[in-house]
Amino acid sequence: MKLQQTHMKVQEVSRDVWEIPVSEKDGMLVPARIYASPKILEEMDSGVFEQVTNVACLHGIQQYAICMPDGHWGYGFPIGGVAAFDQHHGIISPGGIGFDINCGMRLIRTNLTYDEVQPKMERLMTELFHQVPAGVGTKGLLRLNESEFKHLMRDGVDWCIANGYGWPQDRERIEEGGHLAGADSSKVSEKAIKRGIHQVGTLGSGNHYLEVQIVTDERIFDRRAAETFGLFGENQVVIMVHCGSRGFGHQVATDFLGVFEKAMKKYDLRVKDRQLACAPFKSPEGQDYFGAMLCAANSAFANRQVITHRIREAFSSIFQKSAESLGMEIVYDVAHNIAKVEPHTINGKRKDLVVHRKGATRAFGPGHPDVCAPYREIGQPVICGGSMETGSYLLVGTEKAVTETFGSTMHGSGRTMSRTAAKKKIRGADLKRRMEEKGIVIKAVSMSGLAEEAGMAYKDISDVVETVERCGITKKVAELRPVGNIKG
DNA sequence: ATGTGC
Repeated sequence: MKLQQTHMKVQEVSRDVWEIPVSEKDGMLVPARIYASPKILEEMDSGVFEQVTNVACLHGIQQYAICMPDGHWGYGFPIGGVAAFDQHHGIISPGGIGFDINCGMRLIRTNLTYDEVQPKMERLMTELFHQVPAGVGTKGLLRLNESEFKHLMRDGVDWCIANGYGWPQDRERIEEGGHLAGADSSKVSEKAIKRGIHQVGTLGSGNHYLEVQIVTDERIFDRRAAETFGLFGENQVVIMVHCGSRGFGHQVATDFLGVFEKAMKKYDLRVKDRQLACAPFKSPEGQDYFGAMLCAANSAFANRQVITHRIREAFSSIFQKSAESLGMEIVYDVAHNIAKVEPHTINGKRKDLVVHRKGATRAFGPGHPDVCAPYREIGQPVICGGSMETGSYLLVGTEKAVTETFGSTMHGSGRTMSRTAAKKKIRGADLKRRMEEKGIVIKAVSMSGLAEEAGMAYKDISDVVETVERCGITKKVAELRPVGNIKG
């Protein structure tokens, strides 16, 4: 089979789970594991195999270096990567988190059905396009001074709620309550503050988007879970947001890649690739980055919260009803570019690990104490964004994910075509027309930016979702079909 | 991903 020829070292350990065994010659400390159907594995860039092997060589790594089926080549670590390190003897690495710190997904429900929304779709999308600024370098509508921005990065969603950008009950349906403890604004550079201070409430560019979607009855796979998450089907309208910490998180990552390059000499840390720059987690440099990274993570939660507030205002103005009466509750909000200290069981022993998820989502199962009370019996919702042309999925975490993948799963569909290749092949205006023929209203800042995000530049999200379901690390709840998209 | 690129 061609598969074994291209990736000689890859062995199937169970259905759709592949392992690159420890090779001392390569300096691997643990095996690498790739979750993929044979088809997805075949089509994965070879860079992924090399990168996940490099990650398996990093100090203090536990059990396996993991790559999810939506994995592709990234900065140092693959996007779709999960790696957990011993907090006392292991490292933290910005490359394992990503430049867009706490890039994540949020899903908001409504009581509206598509019949009610469709006639007003054009006006609604125009209103959303004004309320939620998109594009590179765009400023938000919110004016903050430095002291307010520092409070925002320390308190995340709590700052937003205290300042009128959200409802008290929003907190519970956001990972970590939208407020990570330990954020230390004194570790954030002036440059990062300057870049981030006027970007709260903005979408950004690239694959970041705001999408109006519908939930149909036939695409609900787990009715009990869907109802617990507030989804009833019947062409119900929901809103999905994909964005992160904008220029602020990018600058924090850039600043500390520089700091870590020096720290690696100081601590005599050697890595396979310069992009794997890291520092011992408990070192002053590691802790400074962690404190600054948490500021960026809180700012991303706050960004999605302010965007939620604007979405509620837009719907309220178009439908002439309060957001409360439209039932615009948050379904959930997940981070998919972050590192967190979490307790996990390794060889029967409970210990705190620094879990890096880069293009991977936390997926705790039913009964887990860190799943919010209203969803605890069901498990944590996992929000996976597809490409604009296909659908997105709402999944739920499992006990098997907790024991096998440090409570993690996929995050989206994953690119198969580079941005430049996509731009050569697809014209943005053609794509817009094609999507509008399918009944999807598009508001885009840039046509070339739109072309980069064409469905054909991505893996089929259904293949990826089916893979994680067969592996047992998540279960399908519902598929969400796009009817309107805003992008930078 | 990103005040898009040394």
